This record gives sequence, C-alpha cells and structure tokens, in this order.
Amino acid sequence: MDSYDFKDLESKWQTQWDTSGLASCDINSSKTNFYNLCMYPYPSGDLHMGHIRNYTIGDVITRYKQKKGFNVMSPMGWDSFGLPAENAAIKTGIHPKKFTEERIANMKEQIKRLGSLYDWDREVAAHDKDYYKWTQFLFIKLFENDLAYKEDAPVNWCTSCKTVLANEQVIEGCCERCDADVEQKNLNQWFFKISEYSEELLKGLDEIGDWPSNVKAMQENWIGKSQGAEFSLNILDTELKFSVFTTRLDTLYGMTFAVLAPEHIVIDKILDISPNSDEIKEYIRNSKLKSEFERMSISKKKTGIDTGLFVSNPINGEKLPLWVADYVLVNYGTGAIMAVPGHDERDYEFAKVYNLKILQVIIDENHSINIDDKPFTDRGILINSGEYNNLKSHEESSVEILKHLTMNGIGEKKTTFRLRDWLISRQRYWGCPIPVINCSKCGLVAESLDRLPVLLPEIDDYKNSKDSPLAKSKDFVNTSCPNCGTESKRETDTMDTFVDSSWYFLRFLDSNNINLPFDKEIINDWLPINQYIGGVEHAILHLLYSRFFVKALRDIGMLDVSEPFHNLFSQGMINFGGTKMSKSKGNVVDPESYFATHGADALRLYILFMAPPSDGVEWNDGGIEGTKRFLNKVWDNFEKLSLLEIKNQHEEDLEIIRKINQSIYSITKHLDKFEFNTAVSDLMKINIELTNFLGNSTAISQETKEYITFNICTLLYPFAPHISSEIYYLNTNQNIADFTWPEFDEANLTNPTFELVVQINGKKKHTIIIDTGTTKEEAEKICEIEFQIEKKNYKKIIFVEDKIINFIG
RNA sequence: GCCCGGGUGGCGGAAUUGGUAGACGCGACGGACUUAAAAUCCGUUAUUCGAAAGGAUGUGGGGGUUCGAGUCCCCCCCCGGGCACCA
Repeated sequence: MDSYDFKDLESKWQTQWDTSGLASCDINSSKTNFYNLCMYPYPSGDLHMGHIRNYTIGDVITRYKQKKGFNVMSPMGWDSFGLPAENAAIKTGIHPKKFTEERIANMKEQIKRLGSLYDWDREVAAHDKDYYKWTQFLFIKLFENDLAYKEDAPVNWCTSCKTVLANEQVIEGCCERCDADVEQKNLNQWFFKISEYSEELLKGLDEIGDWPSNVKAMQENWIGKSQGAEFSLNILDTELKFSVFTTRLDTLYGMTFAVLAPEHIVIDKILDISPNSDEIKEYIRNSKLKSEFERMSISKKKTGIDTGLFVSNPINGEKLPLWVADYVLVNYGTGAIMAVPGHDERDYEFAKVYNLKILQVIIDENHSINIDDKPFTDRGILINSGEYNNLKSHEESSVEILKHLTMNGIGEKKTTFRLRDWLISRQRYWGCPIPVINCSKCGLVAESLDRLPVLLPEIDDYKNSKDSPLAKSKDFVNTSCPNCGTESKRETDTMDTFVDSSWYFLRFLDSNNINLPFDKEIINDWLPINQYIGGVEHAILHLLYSRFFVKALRDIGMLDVSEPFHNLFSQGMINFGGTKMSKSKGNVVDPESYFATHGADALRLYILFMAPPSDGVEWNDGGIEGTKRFLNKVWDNFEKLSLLEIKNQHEEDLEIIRKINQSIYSITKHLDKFEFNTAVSDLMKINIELTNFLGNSTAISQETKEYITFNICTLLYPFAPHISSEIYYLNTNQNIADFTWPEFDEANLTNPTFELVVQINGKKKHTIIIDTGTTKEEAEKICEIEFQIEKKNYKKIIFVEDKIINFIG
C-alpha cells in the first residue's frame, strides 16, 4: 500500500503549474537569464527511457535555477520532419502530417505527465509551415551569401532510402538509418559551405564552456585538421601536372612512385597519351563497381595500375613511375600522393604487391632499424637525403625541405581538413522544400521572400523512384521565375532534417515573430544557451551543424554570437538486457506504465539515482521500488511530524537542524556538478535522520518544525516536485515553488564529535569518538589512557586534525 | 592502429580529492506483525580463519613514491564508445 495517492496529487500539481504559468518565461524580466534546453525530440509517438532521463535532468536544472533566482527559459518542440512518417505514408496511405501531429499530441501528453516545466507557448514543430517558412528564409540567406551552392559531386546514395546522405550519416559504408549499402553516385546536389568554417569550428572547441571531453574529441576527429605541404609534380614529356599533399615532406627523398585516385581529373588527359589506356579504363570501371565500404576496408589487398608515365621528384629530379590506385581517396587532400613506401604503411603494402622500389631515408639514432619487413614511421634522422642528411625527421627536416620548395616556387605550406561540405539535398517528401527555382534565363534563383513559404504539395504517391516525390506535383514544379517571370521549374528536393534542428533553439526565443525568423536583439540577449542537454548520439551531426549555422548567420549579420551552446551535458544511454532498447529487439521498457504504478516522482528519482547521469546504465525494475519506498517514508515522516506536540525550547533539535544544514551544503554542491545520483542519496540520508529524530521525539518547537518542513521540501523539490509541493502545501498552505533555494550556515556544518582513527604503523587499530578540534597533545593523552599507547615508544606521530592519529615506531 | 571514457561486494554505485574502502539503494538471509501471504518494521550481509574476542586479505595485474594510495607516478591486461587506406 502506498502512503499517498500519487496519481491525483501529481495531476493536481501539474494543472497548478500549468495554470499559474510557472514555466512561462518573460524575456524582459529583470532577473538574470538562464537558457536551459533539452534537445527537441523526433515525435516517434512514445516517450522512451532516454527521453525520460533527458527531460528529468533538464527539469531538475530548470527548477533549481528558478529557485536560485534566474529567469529560466525552458522550451520544447518537435523535430517533426523525417523518414518514419513518410515510410508510414507509403505503407498505409495516411498523410505524414496527420501521422506526425497525432504522434506529437500523444507524446506531449506523456511529457506533461512527467511533470517537467516547459514553456509551451513557445512550442515549435519543424513541419509546421510557420516554422519551415523561416527554414527556407535562412536557406535563401545562406544562398545569397554564397554559403549554399549546387554542384555535381560524387555523393552517398542509400539504396534503400533512395536518397543521398551527408558524410556524417554514413557509418562504415552503410546508411545510419536503415543499415543498407551506400553507393557512390555523381549527382547535382545542394551543399552548405561548412568547410569554410573548419578552422573556426575547431578553435571554438577550446573557447566553449563545459563540454564532455569525448564530444569535443569526436568533433576534433571529424574536422580532422592536418598540417603539411602541397607541391606539384610534372608528368615527364607532357605539359601535365598535378598537386600532392603530404604531412611528411621530410621523406621526400624516399618517394619512389606517385599515385592518383581513380577519379582524379588529370586521368582524362592521361588516357590520351598513356600506353596502358585500356587497362586504366578497365581498372577505373572496376573500382567504381566497388562499394565505398569495400574500397575503404583495410584488410583488402591493395590494387592499382601503372600508367606507363613518369613524374619527376622535385627535390632531386629523379624519374618515378606514376600509378593509379583506389587506396588513394579523391576527396582528401588533392586526390594524389607522393608514395614513400619506406616510411608509410599503405605505400609499403602497395609497393610489395607490385614490386616497386622501397628506399630508406630515415633511420633511428642507433642506426639499427631497417625496412626489410615493415616501413619505419617513427622519429629518427635523415639518410640518403642529400644535403638534408642527419637532420631530425618530421618537423625539423620538413621545414628545411619546405623552404627549398617554396623558394623554387614548387610547393607551399598547406593545411587540409577532413571535414567536407554538408550535403543537404534529400530526394524525399517529408522535409522542407528547397526554395529555389531553375530559370532557363537566370539560372538558379532563390524564391522571393514574399512568396514564402514554398508549401509542400499534396501528392497521391509518396514513393520516390528516380526523382523526388515532389516532382510528381505539376502544380508545385511549374512556376514562374521571381526575377524575370519566365515559366520555370522548382527544385524538387527537400532539405536534410538536420537543417531544421540547426536553428530551432533560435526560433524558441521569438517563436511568434511573423516578420523574421527571430529578432537579433533577443538572440544576442539569450545566446549562448547556458545549458544544453541531450544524447551523445548527436555529438557530431547536430552539434556541429548548429555551431556552423550560428557562425554563418553571424557573418550574414543576423546575430552577434559565435557559439550556440555554452555548457553541454550528454546523458548516457539506458539499456535493457545488455543492449540498447529498441522496438525491433522487443526490449522496450515503457515509461508510461510506471506513471500508473509508481508515479512520475518515483520514476524521476529512480532514473536520477540509478547511476551518474553521463554513464550508460542497465534498466533494473527493482530499483524503482526503492525510490517509491523512499517517497512513502517521506510522506509518513511528515504525517508523524504534524502530530508532534509543540513545545518552546528546542535544544534537542539542534542535531537534526545541523544534519539538514549539512544536506543543504551537500545537495547544492552535487546539483552544481550534475551529480544527481549522490544528491538523491543525500535526500535518502536526511530522511533517515528525520526518521530517527521522530522516533526519539514527542514534541518539537515550532521553529524547528518549520525549518525541517521548508528545507526538506525545497531540497526534494527539483527531483520530486509533486510530492514536495503537496507536503509543503498541506503543512503551510503555501506553494513551495514561490520560495528561493536555501543558503547553508557555514558555521554549523561540522559535528561536535568525530571518530578518531588510531593507527599504529599505518594500520587501523582502534577508533574512538572524541570532540571535534581535539589537539595532537590531547589525542595522544586519550590514546594513552584508552589504549595504553605510550608516546615514548614511538619515533614519530602523525596527527591529522579531526581525522587520524598514526603512531610510527 | 589512433583518440576519448572506464575497471571498487551478488548487482547499481559512494568515498570531503592522499587519511576508517564499500555511503545510499537493489537483491539475499534471519526475525517481528499476520490464520496465512503481501505490505511494513527490526537486524545481518566484501572475502577468509576463528566458538568468540580478534586476526589476515581486499578497489583489473605488476612495480614505485609516502607514516598512510581506490585516489599520485611508471609498465601491462581487460571492457565500453568514437574515428579509421585522411597521405
């Protein structure tokens, strides 16, 4: 039996918070702003434990910061464009809009049932025309500022979703969404120039607030800065030349051949003159048949084809063969390399396959290393390198050789990045239409702003085949050029849904603005977001794209901040049966049933208590029983407390007052450090103290009673807001939400006594309870009296006040 | 291979940052209440020797620093996550 009726009580308080507008944020308040944001969800229809964890953490922060006197902004909305609704439409014929909005309604109910505070007046949904109108507006701004462009490029094509994907959405050669193979296709597609911001995106990571180190590391890896040099190679007996990029200029004397990627543009010209043209064509055809994953897999034996042509090594004029091989990637560096098999594992492997010359130009200090079995990639000194012999490898010699190349106009210092431009076109229906018109006279023209939004057309069949589904609507496709009025055709692709989520946090701040996506002053006032909370799965995609978006909008002049998210917190995943919960595995634990059986407060407490919030954790059904029991005990304790007689003096109450004071100190500290599991444990401890106090008391002073009630209810409030509100109201007729967070009394943190540990030669021998602040001399005396430890028998005595005494002998 | 995290009872996890390892919770065992069960309450619960008092061992393994190490330093092993033919 439960001590209290959590169902009625929770719904009562949720209504109270709703009607009193506890979550609504007045952006003009005189208090200090605190923008606390949980990542808005894709409306899958059902809340899962990951959402619960995310939104519980977010709400703890919201309520805590409100009590700390901040003007807290905590909005919520929907990442509501995307494939599931469209796939459902293909299957069942239900319109994606209807499908999506039903799920939003359902999910919103569940979120409310958790009791989290959200300013629903600011709610946005990516699929809403009043939202995507502004997504299109921002696209046009990027287009006008040369940050969006359309280009023919080799792109990733998911064979199952039948759409192109961004590099970030390809995991080990497969589609991150459906796991199907991803092919390379040459298509004309829209890109955002994120690569223009590579350096700034990298640097920003050092200037940003508190982010998990792994997320920073993942972004660093993804941006992949690499510093080196670029120089050109002439193809002998021709006018042709091409550039290569290297980070190991120090190994230039060890270059024994050069390699072009099969897609390298110079190959077209080589085909006219190479004695092996047919073989090269055949090789290129074959490597195009391979999937990206196949080509990239390291285990595969390297292949290539000799062009029969030669290049000359710019440092010594040596004549070296030119090969084509698909272990060289066209879209990294220059798509061509100088091959140094003696000091590069990949080149070594390739040289072994085709019996190419391997030359050692670096040796270790002891001159003992040779390259008979494997290349030498470590540091050492140069040999066989002309005037550079005996220089240190890597930096020193690279600098010297670079000087030579630069002076002779052959090469220059160069930094490359792994990050490539963001491919945003999707050949799908349920997304934001790209607001561009293809005019036969004017070329690609942005839709005029007064004709926005470009509405998604109604179509009968959502399947995409060769073209995007939008191409099926003649009314949609055929339009006039906003420039010259000529009959023209619209773009039929929609945008990657990550475009929608790259700016939703801006719209929240000004969601009802009908003239602009947002007001610049409001954004400057509220950004960066003080605390952003979400899953680590967005470490690269969403977080990198959003950072880019804010920087781009800054350069366009729409806002004045450089980073959207100051502090980031990534909560760990909740697993069940050893793996990630998922419908396909049938191991989903449904949060909704716990609302009915245990209540929102118990679920919130358990999800916080089960592990440090950044750790992954296994769902355990028994655990939630524990937090439920705890809440029942708190309830019972306050019933007992209310029955105590009131007396005047309160000397007996000093201990419980001190314990509560210690809890204020400890819980505040844990909250500031996101240590919610230990904060909940502190709440359990103080309740045990209260139980003990009540067991020994028949009467209490009014003052103590109020102190206990106010502080325990306040400390509990961010974690279990319903029950704490109810208890406080029953005892005082007041709303706990109206009061500020308690300050602890610095002077009343230490206990009057403590347990002294008595060690002999570092081993614990006794413990004894003595007064706090006991001096070394007094402690020695106590040890002599109590344990017959005589000071004179020991060489040295270590004493740490209020902790330990150690006799060394 | 490279980059981030981690490794503490049967389980989830604590440990004031160098000072009693195992808080808090789950589970288990014993007891009370009950005709009985559930719920609740009380107790025990790192391992090991011992009837007990008490002793020994113990934070992945091995070394080191220190009066004292889960915590600091060096070497190694294992697990989770990310990236990976990036020149």
